[in-house]
Amino acid sequence: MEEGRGEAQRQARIAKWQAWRDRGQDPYRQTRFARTHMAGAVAEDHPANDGQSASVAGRILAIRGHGQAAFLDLHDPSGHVQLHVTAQVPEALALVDGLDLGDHVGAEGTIFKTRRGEVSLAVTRLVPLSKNLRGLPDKRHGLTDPDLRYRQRYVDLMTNPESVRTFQVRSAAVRLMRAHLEDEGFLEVETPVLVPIPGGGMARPFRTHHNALHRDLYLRIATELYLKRLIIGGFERVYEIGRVFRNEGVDANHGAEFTMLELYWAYVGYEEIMSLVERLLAHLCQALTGGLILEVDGTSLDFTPPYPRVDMAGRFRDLTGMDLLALDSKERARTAARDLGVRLDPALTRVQILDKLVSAVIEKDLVQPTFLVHHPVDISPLAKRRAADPRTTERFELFCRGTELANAFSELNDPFDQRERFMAQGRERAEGNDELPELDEDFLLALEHGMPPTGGLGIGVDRVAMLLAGVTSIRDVVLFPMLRSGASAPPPL
RNA sequence: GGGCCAUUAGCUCAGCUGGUUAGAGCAUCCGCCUUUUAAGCGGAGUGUCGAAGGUUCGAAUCCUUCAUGGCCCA
Repeated sequence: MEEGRGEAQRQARIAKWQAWRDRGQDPYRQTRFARTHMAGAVAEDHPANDGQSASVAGRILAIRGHGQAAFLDLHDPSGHVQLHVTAQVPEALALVDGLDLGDHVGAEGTIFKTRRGEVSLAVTRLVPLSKNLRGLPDKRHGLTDPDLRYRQRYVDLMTNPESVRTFQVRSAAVRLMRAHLEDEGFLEVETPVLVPIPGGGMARPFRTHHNALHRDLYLRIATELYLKRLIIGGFERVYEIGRVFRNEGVDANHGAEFTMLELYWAYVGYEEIMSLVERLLAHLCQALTGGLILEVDGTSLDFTPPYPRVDMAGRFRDLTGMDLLALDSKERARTAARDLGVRLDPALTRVQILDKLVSAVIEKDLVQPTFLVHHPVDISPLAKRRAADPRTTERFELFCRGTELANAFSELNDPFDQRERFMAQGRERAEGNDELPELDEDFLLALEHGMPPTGGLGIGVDRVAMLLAGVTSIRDVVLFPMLRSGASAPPPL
């Protein structure tokens, strides 16, 4: 017999299960339990239901033995109800002997109120429905070790109501996004996850291989180029909520896979998309919190539209006295970075340096929801140029708490300019930026069939969920976040 | 990638500058208790002190490397 790892406790519980089984009460042979009430409903309907019978099913999270009686707390998704088992039902009381925290039971009984005022069920029949051989975390503190919470999320969920609530909020947010976009006439579509060229963004992709086709494929880093093909095909308003994959480091704001909402809307530009983002976020806040102010980590974030617009080059000039658009060589960009005290990896290309500068100088201080607009064309290969200054684009990113929530632009539909931009990316790749995709001839072929003027948008669903749930790590809104090495609790035997 | 911190019982944690037998609460095990609810009372410690090396008469404690996680920086 193994020692440690709670093995003594496990063996004791196995023995209790065997005792149940020997008496013909094997929980694992039960296939169903007919319940008439959710646990939370029993007390809600009191006193109208006093004296009536009820059947409930759920997990036992507390046992208070009392000699020839016992009180059990039975939890289900609606809440909990107290069970009172007495010697008047000896079969049930006998079962309580073998009952442990974390077991599932079904119970039938009569609704009554105890001396201390808790609406409870006087049990007339008790049926074990499963055994917890591993025990539960501390009943006061729950599971707090972050590592264990992620690796054994089921334990986190069964003992930490806050965690349950977070995932309910996330689910509701996604549902509300769908409903809102539906209301605005958008069609939900699905595009390929396995793609020959991972375009639509700047990120290193995951690579995989299709055996039958003898061909390398990538996991998508964005849905952009396929959704635009649908606009070309005649769908005027499309969106996709889907997982995208980026082969880079993980921290509190980044996961290797995350959920992105992308949408494309024909015959509108980035201004209309900006309004749509304001409508969508305000709707989510209102529906989920009843207001437009979100409290995250002690900061009040005001999502009342309109959100301020900040011109990227203008703000850069205000903060540094430098002209962002004049940094037209790697040397100039590098010099600017040195003057601003921004440390750089020497291998970075000019485009990557510009990105770092903007991030360090402007983005980190955008706490309240703010649209950063008019990005330089060099860092916006898929966005349309502004008539007022062709070095900049009709683009915006929404920032909040210093991180990007959304990215949108008037989509480039000029196949000649698009080809030029892809060629520029090719030169950039040659300089060592391995976050750029290869030239996508197939997409250019589609563009040459004519794409109407179109506004496009990408929103990080995980980050929106973080704000709405009031949490500060992306791992808190991902049920099973990626962790380093796999093993959780190696089972003995 | 760099820095700092953490890792001790199933869970939450204490264990000061190295000292002999590693502790507490909850959980678990044994006994008592028929309206309790952080139920209570009496008894039992269930452990590879994250891993591997090293220093030392002696290491949970000091050193090195590694693993996992957290926070900050890049």
